[in-house]
Order: sequence, then C-alpha cells, then structure tokens
Amino acid sequence: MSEKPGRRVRPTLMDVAKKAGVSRATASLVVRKSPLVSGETRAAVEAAMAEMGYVYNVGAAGMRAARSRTIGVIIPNLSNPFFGVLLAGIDQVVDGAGLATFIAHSGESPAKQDGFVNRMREHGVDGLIVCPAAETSPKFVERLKDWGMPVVEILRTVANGSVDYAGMDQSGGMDSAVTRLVEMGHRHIGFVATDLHHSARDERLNAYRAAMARHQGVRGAETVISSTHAQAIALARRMAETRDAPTAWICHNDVVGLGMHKGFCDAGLVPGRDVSLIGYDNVAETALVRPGLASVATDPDEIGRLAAQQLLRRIEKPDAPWERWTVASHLVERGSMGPSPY
Amino acid sequence: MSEKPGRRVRPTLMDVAKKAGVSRATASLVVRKSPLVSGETRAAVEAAMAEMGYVYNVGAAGMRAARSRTIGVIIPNLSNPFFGVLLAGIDQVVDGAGLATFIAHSGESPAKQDGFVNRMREHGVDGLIVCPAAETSPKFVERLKDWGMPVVEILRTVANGSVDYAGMDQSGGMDSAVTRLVEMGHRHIGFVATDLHHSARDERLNAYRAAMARHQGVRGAETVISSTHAQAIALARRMAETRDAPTAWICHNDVVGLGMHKGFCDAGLVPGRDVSLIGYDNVAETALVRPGLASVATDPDEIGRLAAQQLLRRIEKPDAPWERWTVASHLVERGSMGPSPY
DNA sequence: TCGCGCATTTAGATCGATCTAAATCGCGGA
DNA sequence: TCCGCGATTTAGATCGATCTAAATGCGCGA
Repeated sequence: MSEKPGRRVRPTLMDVAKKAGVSRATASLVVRKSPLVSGETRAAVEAAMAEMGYVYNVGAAGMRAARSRTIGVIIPNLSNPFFGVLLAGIDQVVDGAGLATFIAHSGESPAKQDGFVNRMREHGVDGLIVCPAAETSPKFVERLKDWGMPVVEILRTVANGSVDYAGMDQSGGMDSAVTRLVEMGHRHIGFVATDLHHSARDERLNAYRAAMARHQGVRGAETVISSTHAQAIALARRMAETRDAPTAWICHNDVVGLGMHKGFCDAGLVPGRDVSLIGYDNVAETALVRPGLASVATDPDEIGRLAAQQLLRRIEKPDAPWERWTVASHLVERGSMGPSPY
Repeated sequence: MSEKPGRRVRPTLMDVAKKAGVSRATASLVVRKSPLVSGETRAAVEAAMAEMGYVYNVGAAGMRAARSRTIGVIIPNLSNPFFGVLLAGIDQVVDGAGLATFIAHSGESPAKQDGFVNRMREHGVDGLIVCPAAETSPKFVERLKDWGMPVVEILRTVANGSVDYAGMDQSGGMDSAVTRLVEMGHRHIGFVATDLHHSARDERLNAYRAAMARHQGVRGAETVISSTHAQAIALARRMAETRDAPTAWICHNDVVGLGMHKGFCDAGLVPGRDVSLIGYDNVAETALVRPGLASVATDPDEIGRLAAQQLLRRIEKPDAPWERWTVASHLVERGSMGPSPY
C-alpha cells in the first residue's frame, strides 16, 4: 500500500547500499565510477540502483564536494539566431562532460546581468561563460575573478586579455570584403556600425579601417545606427537619394545588412547592380532575399564549443595562463555584390 | 594574511549569525524573509551579510527543504528564433519568482530528450516545461507524471490533456488566411505540411482542412516536405512549372514560407501577383523579403509566460485539475497575398 | 506577585551525498 | 605460523542550510 507509484519517495544511496549489501561509502564509489571497487561489487550495486530506480542527487553531492556540476551562460539576446547556435555548441561540450547549463539572457542590460550573476553564484555554478552586455564595465569581470569564479568571455570582451576568451577573428573576413569590393571597381566604400558599445563592434570597425588603409585612393564613410531592421531601411532610403554616397556598404551585422537590402530595393536600387552590400554573421536568411546578401561568415557552433572547452579547462586548472581562442571568418559572396556602377 | 581576496572562503549562515549575535536559525529566517523576526534583528543580520559578502547557498537549502528553486526547459531547436523569444518569456516569469532555469535542446531527438530529463532529475528540478521532440511517445509524459514531476507541455503535446499545456490557437489565424484568400478570388488553395510528426503539425493541417471545408467550391491540395529552405525552394520551383497548381499556398511555418517565396521568385513568378503565399509564425524576416511574406502571427513571448505561470501554479498545487491555455493567432497580411490570377 | 499568551528566538536533528583515515581481506614469502 | 602489502571496503565526520519543537522574554490582567 505504501507503494503508491505517483508519490514514491526517491531512494537514497543508503537504500541502494543496504539492498546491495555494501556500505554507503562503497555505493558512493560506484556512482562516481571509482576504480577502487571490484567488478562484482560494482555489478551488485548497479543492479540494486536499476531495480530501485535510484536517481543521483547532484545537489547533495555538490554540497560536500564543493562542486555543483553546473555552469552558467549569460547571453545578451536570445532572439538572435546566431546566439541560439552558439548555445547549442556550448551545450554539446558541457553536456558531454556531464554538467548542466543555466542560461540567462541579459537583454543588453548590465543591471540584469549583475542580477543573474548573483543568482548563479547562489546556485554555486562551477564557472561562467559570458557575452557581456553592451556598456558592461571592466569591473564586472574583475569582481568575478575576485570571487574566484572561473570565467570565459565569448564573442565580446571587457577584460581585454585578463581572462579566457573565445570569439571570432574579425579581420580575415573584413579584409576579403574590402579587397573584393576594390577589385570590383569600388572606390567609395562605407561601413555601418551600430550604437551598442561592445568590443565586437569596435573590432569590426577597426578591422574596416585597417583594411581600408591598405588600399590607395579608396574613400571611406562611417555611419552609426541602432541594430534594427527599421533603422537600416531608413538609412538605405536616405542614402539612395544622397549624391556622392558610397557605392558599396559593409554592415556590422546581417540585421542591418538585410534591412539596408530592403531599403535600397524599396528605393528602386538593385543590390549588386546599383549598390553593393555585405553583411556580417551569414545568418540563414541572407540566402533568401533577392539577390542574396553577401556576408562574412564564421562558425558560431565552433565558437561555443571552444568556449565550453576553455571553461572546463579553467575549472580544472584555475591558475593556467589566460588564452584567447578565435575562429576564422571568411566572405561568402552572393548577388548583392557587383561591379561599381561608375 | 588569511584574507587573500582571490581565494577567500565563502562565509556561511553560521558566520553571519555569529557576527550579528543571533542564532543560525534566526539568520535563516532573515534570508527567507520570514515575518517572524523583529525589525531590529533583521537589520542586524542584513548588515552582517552585506559586510561579509554572504552568498546564499541554494544547493544546501534545497537539500533540507526538498526544493531546488530550479526548473528545467527542454526545447527541440534553439536555432529557431521563435523558440528564443519563447525562452525569454519563460525566463522572465521564472526569474521573477526567484527561480533559475536549466535549458536543454533536444534537436528533435527523443533519445537526447530522455537524457536531459535524467540530468534534470539528478539536479532535482522542481518542474519541467517541455516542447516534446517530434515522434516523442506519450509514455514520455506518463513517466514524468509517475515520478511526481510537475510538467507543462508547451506548443506541442503528446499527453493530450493529461497534463498542463500552453500553446497557440491554430485555427483563428488559419480561418482568416483561408477566408481572405477566398475573398481574393482563389479557388485552389494548397497547404504545405512538414514531415516532422508532432501535434502542432497535425493541428495546423487539421485547421486547414476544417477551414477549407467551410467554403463551397474551393479545391485543396496537400504536400509534405521537410522544414528546410532548400526543400521549400525546390517545391516552389516544381510547382511553378506544374499545370493546374494551386494559386495560393499556406505553409506550416515561415521557414517553408520564405523558402517557397524565394523558389517562386527564382522561377520568375511574383508572389502576390502570380501566386499567393502565407506562412506561419510571423518571424522578423517575413517583413524583409520583397514582397513581404504574409504570415499567421501569435505571441511567443506570451506563450512562454503562460507556460511558466502554469508550471509555478502546478508546483504549488500538484493536484489541481489540468488546464489548457492558448494564445490567439491572427493573419498579418503582406504583399505576398493578392487576387487570384484567374 | 503570579500566571498566561503572544512574539521572538533557538538547540538539535536532519537532508543525501563525499571525504578522511582506518579497518578488513587475501595471499605470498620468511 | 606470522607478517606485510596491495586491494577493497567501511565508519563517522562533514558540507550549509531548514525544520520541529521547545525555550525565552515581555506585558498585562487578576
């Protein structure tokens, strides 16, 4: 009668040990796959566990062992598919190592970000992967380090080399982008930056400037808008009516790139013929617009995996030197690139 | 000398209590915001906590209290932005209630899904929000119920009413879609289903059939493809060359809708003039293609919030009757809809 | 002065695992 | 036969909080 299935109380390691005829300590060694126990004993304990439907209690274990087998990930924006893929990569490695992942999204708010860090500390996460919200202070990471929290920055950095970092190399793709446009005859190439301040923004802008500096007689132009379709559409419409506007644009990301694509089309200009356009991130939708939007691609899945590996390593060896791991980027050409109209 | 900042050991409730001159039990009451303690005592303890940098240990608390202040969410596909928004909604409510969220994505694999459920049980989650992977057996949810795990299904159901459910009402938007097309003169309206078997797929297909049945003299057509851009493009190209093909298509989602949009354009047909097209989910990119892709919209953020509220309620009252909460859907008309060419 | 009730505080057991240090078992060599 | 050693196993303390049940302090009416 006490075996009412729906409300059965979970058996503990003690119960399992009793059933298998061993001590609690031995059963504990079995669940932890220790090489100390004999084959026979292991089999007996595992049989008892299976029969009783034993479920390991990570919380209780973590209490004594001072590890939670848990990591935290803080992302600025879950609705951007790029981050979704990134998370999948992280999860793959973390799960493979037998840990679970807490995910939070800051919505680019440093205050919310602080709140999540506290929550995660309360949950005793073993480490943190953070893509810092825009305008995050460098103190944010300093504090984490003071607390002895293993941290990896991903895609963006505010610590600038004082913690591990996994991200993309912005310059490879940018160089190809500028070079190809120049080869196609463009002599006036603009860049559209976004108004959110974070390191990736600056890196792309600087990569653009560096690439431009390598070409004689090519004029530049820089514009700042916020990263929304609406603003990008408006910018393109304005530019379509501007005399002496650039004949090619490189955009900080595909949100802006796709928006400008639409804006130019609305204004009657055909991308790839009347104006050339290159985005960043190579999201799936770049291939769907007509003509396709050229874009600088990287491998977000791989960046996620790298960050996770880096964090696991850091948890293992808290005092190893900091490392910066990057994934290459390259230009994916599509119809939105074409010869300069002049 | 023992105050080395980087490796300072975390103070416990015991330390805080000692410093504040009260007992461990009283300090515990303070962190739990119990009304039993006096204002003075509370202030003293809070001051001590602030001074010592006390961090609550959720794991230890959960051990005795048998609650982890943690829930799990299992999603089939993190790279779909629709799910990103859904997660944001869930997180908002769950975080507001002071709990943290474990997120896992099954990649539509029931096996991985089972693995995650085990992991989450080991972590002692207080409840689970699941969007079951395609082909998930109804036993999946039965088992969770047997274990006494509070569950809410979201967007898809395999339990069919035997647990809480939060999702969208498919039929409202579908009715408008079919009705508007008929009003525009279409007499041959097709539906593109996907080959992943889950309840939302069937609901949309059935909603289509039901809506069609309400109109005399309108022919239907059903096609099944997998939910990828490539397959949708190929289908549209085929249809562009087919005699007597439908003059309008409703697609199971925007992935298919956008793909067909591109496919028809490639084949020289203009959506909204030569063929009409309606997608589902109203993702941001529907507004970026030319002409814009009409789509049936709902509010994924709201669905997420509902599911989270439902789960919190279920955790509170395990024996309350199951409920099914749905969010309305409606048609967003865009340029891809137009009068029948015949 | 005494006793009662209310508000507040507390001691000690407890949750389910891990860790440390020591006990036990077999077996071969002296 | 006894000892020592490696291989297994184990008892008991421990992690940091919550819970239960009981103690304490205080004011007030009898």
